[in-house]
Amino acid sequence: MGVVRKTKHLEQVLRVFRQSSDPLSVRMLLDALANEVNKSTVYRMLDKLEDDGVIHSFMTMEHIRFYALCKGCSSGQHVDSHAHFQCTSCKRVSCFSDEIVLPIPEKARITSVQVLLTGQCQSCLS
Amino acid sequence: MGVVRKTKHLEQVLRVFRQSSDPLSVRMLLDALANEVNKSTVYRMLDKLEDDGVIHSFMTMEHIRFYALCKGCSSGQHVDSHAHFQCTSCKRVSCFSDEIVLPIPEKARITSVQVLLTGQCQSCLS
DNA sequence: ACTTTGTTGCAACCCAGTTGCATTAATTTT
DNA sequence: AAAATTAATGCAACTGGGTTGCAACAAAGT
Repeated sequence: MGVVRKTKHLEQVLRVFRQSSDPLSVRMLLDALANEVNKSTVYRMLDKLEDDGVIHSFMTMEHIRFYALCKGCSSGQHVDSHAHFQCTSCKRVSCFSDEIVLPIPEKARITSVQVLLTGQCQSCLS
Repeated sequence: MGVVRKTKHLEQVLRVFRQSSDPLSVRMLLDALANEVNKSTVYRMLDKLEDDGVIHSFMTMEHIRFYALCKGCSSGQHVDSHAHFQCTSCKRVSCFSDEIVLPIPEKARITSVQVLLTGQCQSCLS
């Protein structure tokens, strides 16, 4: 159904995303909102925002879904296919800016592409 | 530490993998083993097999980890980076055979690459 | 056969995410 | 502007994938 009402909470959540350079988990969002918003509410908002192509999400290997603002996606088809990265040491999650171009197999109608790289980030290496 | 003993259960699990053309979840493994093996045991075996580079794993968008036999991986570094696919209709998970070559950013030491495509498979399309 | 030590089952637990329902609040209608 | 409509919210209980501590068991070495 998507987002249909401009609520105070929605504005707050979007502001948190805009102020963050990295993708966020629900835990991180709740913390940023100082637990003033119920977690069910947050999950439901995120679902709708993803339906609307405002944000996209992906799973890390640690079983946690992360969300980030989309650039150029629309409802139904997520075309914004950059890679995501998680550092195995500091656990931080980030987006790589470069667009990923993959040879998509003809065998299926692909509607989303997710690339997750894991390893050690620059600051954990040094 | 990795796998060090050849147990009956280990043989069974490996046989299930060899007989399956698709990646498997723990649920599917337990079903295939007719629940004769405890789920903790299965999780622990899978952890060790992954440590040893015998299998690799990845998360689907539905929050479930899938496991599949590796080809050419070794402990420590998973180089076997083909794409995985999940059909949004029938939920089936499969591997694409083509190797994925990605432009890996210099900014980090990447040790694993995961590509998850979602969409509709051929049989669900027709 | 005996000892050592990795493996297993069990039960309880953790935590991300979901759900039903009554309440609240954003929009629309009058 | 007040009333009516209906989406959004909070709460508490729940689901299910995955983990853990520990006692019992079994594979491998001597």
